[in-house]
Amino acid sequence: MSRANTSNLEPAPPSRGHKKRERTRRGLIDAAVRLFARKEVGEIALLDVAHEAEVASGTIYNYFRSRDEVVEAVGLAMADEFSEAIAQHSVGVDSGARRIAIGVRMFILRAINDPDWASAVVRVVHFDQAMRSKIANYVLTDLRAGKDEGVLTYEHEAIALDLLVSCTLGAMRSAVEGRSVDEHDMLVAEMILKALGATATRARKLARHELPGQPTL
Amino acid sequence: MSRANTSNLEPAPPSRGHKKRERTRRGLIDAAVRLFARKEVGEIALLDVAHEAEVASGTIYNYFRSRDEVVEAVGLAMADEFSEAIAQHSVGVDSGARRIAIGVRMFILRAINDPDWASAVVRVVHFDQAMRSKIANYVLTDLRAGKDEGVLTYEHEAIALDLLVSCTLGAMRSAVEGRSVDEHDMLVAEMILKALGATATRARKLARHELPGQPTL
Amino acid sequence: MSRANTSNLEPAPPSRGHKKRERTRRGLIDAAVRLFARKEVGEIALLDVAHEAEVASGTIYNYFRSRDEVVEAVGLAMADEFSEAIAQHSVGVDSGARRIAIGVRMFILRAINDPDWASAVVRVVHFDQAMRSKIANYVLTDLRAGKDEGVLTYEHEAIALDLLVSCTLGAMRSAVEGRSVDEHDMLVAEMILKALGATATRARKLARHELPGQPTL
Amino acid sequence: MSRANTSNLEPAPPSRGHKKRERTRRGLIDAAVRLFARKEVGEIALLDVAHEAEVASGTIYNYFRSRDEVVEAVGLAMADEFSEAIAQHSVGVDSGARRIAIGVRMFILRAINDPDWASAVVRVVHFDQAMRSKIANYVLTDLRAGKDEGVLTYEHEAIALDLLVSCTLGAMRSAVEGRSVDEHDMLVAEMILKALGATATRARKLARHELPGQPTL
DNA sequence: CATGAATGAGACTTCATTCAT
DNA sequence: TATGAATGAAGTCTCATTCAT
Repeated sequence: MSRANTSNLEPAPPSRGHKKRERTRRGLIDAAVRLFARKEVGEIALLDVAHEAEVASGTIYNYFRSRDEVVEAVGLAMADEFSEAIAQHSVGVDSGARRIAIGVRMFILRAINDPDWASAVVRVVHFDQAMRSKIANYVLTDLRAGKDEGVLTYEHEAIALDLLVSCTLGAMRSAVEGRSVDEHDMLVAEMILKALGATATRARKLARHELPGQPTL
Repeated sequence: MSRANTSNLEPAPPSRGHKKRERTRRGLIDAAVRLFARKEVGEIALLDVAHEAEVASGTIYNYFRSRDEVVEAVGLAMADEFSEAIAQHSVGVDSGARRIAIGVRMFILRAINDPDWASAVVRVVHFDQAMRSKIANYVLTDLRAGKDEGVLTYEHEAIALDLLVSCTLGAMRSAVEGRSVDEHDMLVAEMILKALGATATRARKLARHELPGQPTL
Repeated sequence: MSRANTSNLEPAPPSRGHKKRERTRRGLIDAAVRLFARKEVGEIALLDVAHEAEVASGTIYNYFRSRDEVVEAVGLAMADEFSEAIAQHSVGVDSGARRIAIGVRMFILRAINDPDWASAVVRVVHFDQAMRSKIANYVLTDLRAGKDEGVLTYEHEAIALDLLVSCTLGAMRSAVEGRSVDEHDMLVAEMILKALGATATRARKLARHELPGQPTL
Repeated sequence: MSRANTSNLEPAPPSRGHKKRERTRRGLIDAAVRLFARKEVGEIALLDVAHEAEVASGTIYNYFRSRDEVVEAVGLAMADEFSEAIAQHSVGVDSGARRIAIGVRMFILRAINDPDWASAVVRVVHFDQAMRSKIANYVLTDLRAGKDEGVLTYEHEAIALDLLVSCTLGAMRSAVEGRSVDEHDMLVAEMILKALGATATRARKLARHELPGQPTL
């Protein structure tokens, strides 16, 4: 909490050479993410990734053993970013239902502001089962909290989770396809909350509550 | 026979030779659909399609000009099947909200009973924007009817549509991944109806109403 | 016996298409053998094989699943040729010792006359353990016969076999490297027979006995 | 130090820094030899050599100009070791025939005790013509001595040499492949001596004569 | 029309070699 | 000198597409 950003991998000594190495690796993954915004996972050639990252084709193999490992790393990176983003939302908000509302809205807002990112997310989530369950894990806590608070009254946890994630992703896809509407984030959040058993009034109120500080993410 | 007939759809008169031609074409598409159940669209080799359809690889090019045309044809075929399936549900049901409940439930039930089909649907819908709007069209009518009946009270049509489709597909994906639960169809339908603005009581009732006759689809 | 050349693989119906297929396959293997004469097994690129066989690179994969399978097929083909060659020698010769003498001499003579072939043989035998034992099998019979006849008196069969094969191959390598001498075949055969326990006189006589008819092989 | 010293062998005065240099170079060659025990020459990657020698890949190029130079150096190193080994055998033995018997046996025994070494030898000898003639040189003296002594009576020197080397290597390969038998060394030596013209009795006696002191090599 | 052999572009991957640190 | 990241040529393999039969 005092010192932020301790990367969650590599407990190796952060010697000098490691910095460049990490930068290149990051560059590769970022390049891949940018490409995922435009093409299906399976259609991306590593040569394109290399080109996008401005390295030679062989360089990729200094960091990943195979194409699959690249894809996996991209999934992991996005999932990590996800967790951080979600964690950010929760800071200082103690209601599960509200955290859900905030999360849904912020993901949709970000999708509207950064359709490339959203496109990549939609594709990776479709492609990568591991990422789906990773997301589920993060959401689960809030869902349960919302129920404990008596705001949400869904019957089956797994289904509620599915619905929450599916709808948010669906809205993100809408954004990607340029079909976002005014107050899209609030409207979707409200509907989801109602689906999860919140009363109409409460759903509306939760969905329209002011968002916390920085529109980071 | 007299005039070289290169119609790109099938408005041709069903002369004698055309029967077999159509059968082979259909066989190819069905084979492709079966493969979509297991692999991502981009990962399917035409050679596999040919093998699955029990024809030689070259034969495909007597029916399609290119790989893309095959994929497109598969999308069209599935969309057509969809239309029919959805139309079937509506037969003899005059409430929009009920038609929605029935539609959601039957798609989920079918996904549970036929995960291969569901898998193909999920993939094609993800892949093919045209299919998404085609589905939307079919649902739209019911959605409006539901609103006119006063049962549904959603604010924004496009978003409601998105949610309805996203959630149903999400549930189908659950089925594909073996995560379906008891009464999955009813539970999801109920939540969707609530999201669309139905009262909790009504949503529950609609979702648990007996399904019409043959579980064809 | 009445009808010669029944290929030992593919009991498939010898339809028309199969002929061409078999011809291409043969062409590929022959091309590979020609290259083995010049380069080490591991240094041969399939592209070179394709070029030598005058087909496109991809064609190879219509016949072999991988590079290793190509190499294996070459080994098998050479081993088959070997067996036939050795069998030819034995025709009409009823003494094991004499058959050995004939075999050794003919292999050396062929090596002298066709150094490319010999070079390929030396390399493949070095590379391919399977081929070594295959050769051993063919020789074993003659060795035993020679012992039963009382001409050979070696103590340990496996070692005798080893020596026989090693020396013949060594002489073939000499031929490849242009170090063959006058009466090379007889001299080597004589020494081998002595090593195997034949008396000096008998070894000499056996080694210098006239060779049977056609210098085929 | 004053004059840039780029001698390509090692005639340089053993100044201080040169000790370590030579050690590293030696380490690289030894590493390569160890790898030759397991893989064909052409299949060894310099990266593996570097790893085996526990240096970075780039370091190799401080000692060798190219991959080929590494391979060549390995050949030279093994040949040198050979020379020494063979020389050791001859110490204090004044009969050529006996020196041959001893040499053959010790090489086979070492192959049995150190199959990795034998494997490397077999491969390098197969690969490197220079090594073959180097070996030949060492053996030649003994062969001639054996003839002068009246024990060996071969007709053609080069062929005798070939046979001697081929058979010994063949036996070493047997050892590598785990096919060595009891008294392998004696049996092979005996057969070789007979091939070279020794009488059966003498061959046996020579082959079974006690070996000199240290089984170094 | 059906077949399947042939094609060749393009993807993945390895590895000898260079070079900045 | 040692290091190891970066490079890019070259090799293996796949697959959409063509075409003679």
